[in-house]
Amino acid sequence: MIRLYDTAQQSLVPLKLRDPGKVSLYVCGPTVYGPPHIGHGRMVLVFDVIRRYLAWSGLEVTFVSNVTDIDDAIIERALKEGREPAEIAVKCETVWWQAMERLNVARPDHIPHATDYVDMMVDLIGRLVDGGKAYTTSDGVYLSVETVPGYGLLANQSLDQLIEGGGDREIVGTEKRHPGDFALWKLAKEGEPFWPSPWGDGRPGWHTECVVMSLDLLHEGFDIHGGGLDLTFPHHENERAQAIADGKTFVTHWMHNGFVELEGEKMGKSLGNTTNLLDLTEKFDPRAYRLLVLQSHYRSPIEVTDPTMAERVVAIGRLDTFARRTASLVPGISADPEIVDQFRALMDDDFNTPGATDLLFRQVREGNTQLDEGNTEAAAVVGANVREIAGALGLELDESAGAEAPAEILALVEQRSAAKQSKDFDEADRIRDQLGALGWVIEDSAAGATVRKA
RNA sequence: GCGCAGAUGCCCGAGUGGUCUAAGGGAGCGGCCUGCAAAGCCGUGAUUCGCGGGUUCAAAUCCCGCUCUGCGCUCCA
Repeated sequence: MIRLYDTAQQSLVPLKLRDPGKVSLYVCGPTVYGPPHIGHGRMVLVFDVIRRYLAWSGLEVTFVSNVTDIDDAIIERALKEGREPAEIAVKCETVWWQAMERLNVARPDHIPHATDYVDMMVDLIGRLVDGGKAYTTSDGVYLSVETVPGYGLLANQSLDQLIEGGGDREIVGTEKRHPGDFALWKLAKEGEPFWPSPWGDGRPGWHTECVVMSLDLLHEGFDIHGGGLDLTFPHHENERAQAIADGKTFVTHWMHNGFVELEGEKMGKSLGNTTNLLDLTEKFDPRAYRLLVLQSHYRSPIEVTDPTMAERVVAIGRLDTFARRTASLVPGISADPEIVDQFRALMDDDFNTPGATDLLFRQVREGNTQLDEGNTEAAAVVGANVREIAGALGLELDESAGAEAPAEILALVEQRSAAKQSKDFDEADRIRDQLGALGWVIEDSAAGATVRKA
């Protein structure tokens, strides 16, 4: 039985599925107005791991994650740069998927785009207006939060408390009936992109798309709705409010991942280039970021700094080395069911990935010991364990033993072996240094010398 | 101000009532292996878990207060 922390219930609860054996998961994707940052990276890695694990554990997963391709931020940038909003959205989305590929984040089963759902959003808003849950002003249509029972559930605060706080906040839209009311439809200003609606040409507000898209693709009462911690309020609260106002059963569980911190501070978009996900994956092995994310619990804050990343690069190397050592010991051998069960127990407990990586590394040590002692069969089983766990977590291990080294490198390895043979160690060391300068590391073993890239 | 998290060794981070004389990774140091390395293995490292009280036979783990940090309080993953 899988347990997870449900933000709405503020406690660990058993995962309750609408349809036995199937799990429907919706995660709020990016608004495509700029390059993805490491915070996005953590979010997608967290839910990629959850999705992979649910599938690994035998559930039929339907994973939906949207792209918000119309939004104030996109329009703002378009106006500033004199470009079309759609052009920016398309370009940014391309970059987004590049980053996802580098991180080995699997594509969602469905990737709905907000602009493809405007008609359905207009329908929803129409129903809300007709039902007296929403009203029009001179600049758009607003949802009346006072008509929604339990508004503030995710924020864990009453409407009054929500309004009292945030002292320096500017309350926009003076025509609003309640300061907490939020825009469902925004009438277009000069030069802004628009779609037709009964209330005038305009565009949908931020939260409406996710309600419409998740319910369209996953239907009422789907299982899990996820996203970054900061989306809890207002975004998710407002999605929920619309679904409730529309008389829909929305979602069973809410999950939110914790934030990325840079040396104890909130990640800011101007804090330097490693906050850009593409830069980070350029500078470090992208798998190191996945490992870093895995090694802390998804709800905890994580420190993403050069040193913490560099540490994971080394740790990934350790996994690769082990994968190489066990690559072809006993083909087709199965993992130890007991270890697999241990992994399952850890992950079933609110996706305890730190515990799982703990198990993974202890297995690596065990396997290395078996190898050193020449217990091939035992080592092969451990190798299978490691592959099983790493695979379930989306960690790809590099098993290539350097066979793809160019001929000139292999020739140098031969020369060195010959030099060693004739006890010409000065020459052997000279060649080793030469290889090192070329970016190759030589490793001796009973079976002979091999090279790998540094 | 209100709400939610968090504070663990040199660093990153698990652990949420007894198996904790506190995992795993990284760094350091010592050793084995090696011609020397690399890789791997072994050993070493918090008598202690932000501070102060309390509950309990038993607390890093529960309760109260305090300090500090992060997040949210209307469009930020």
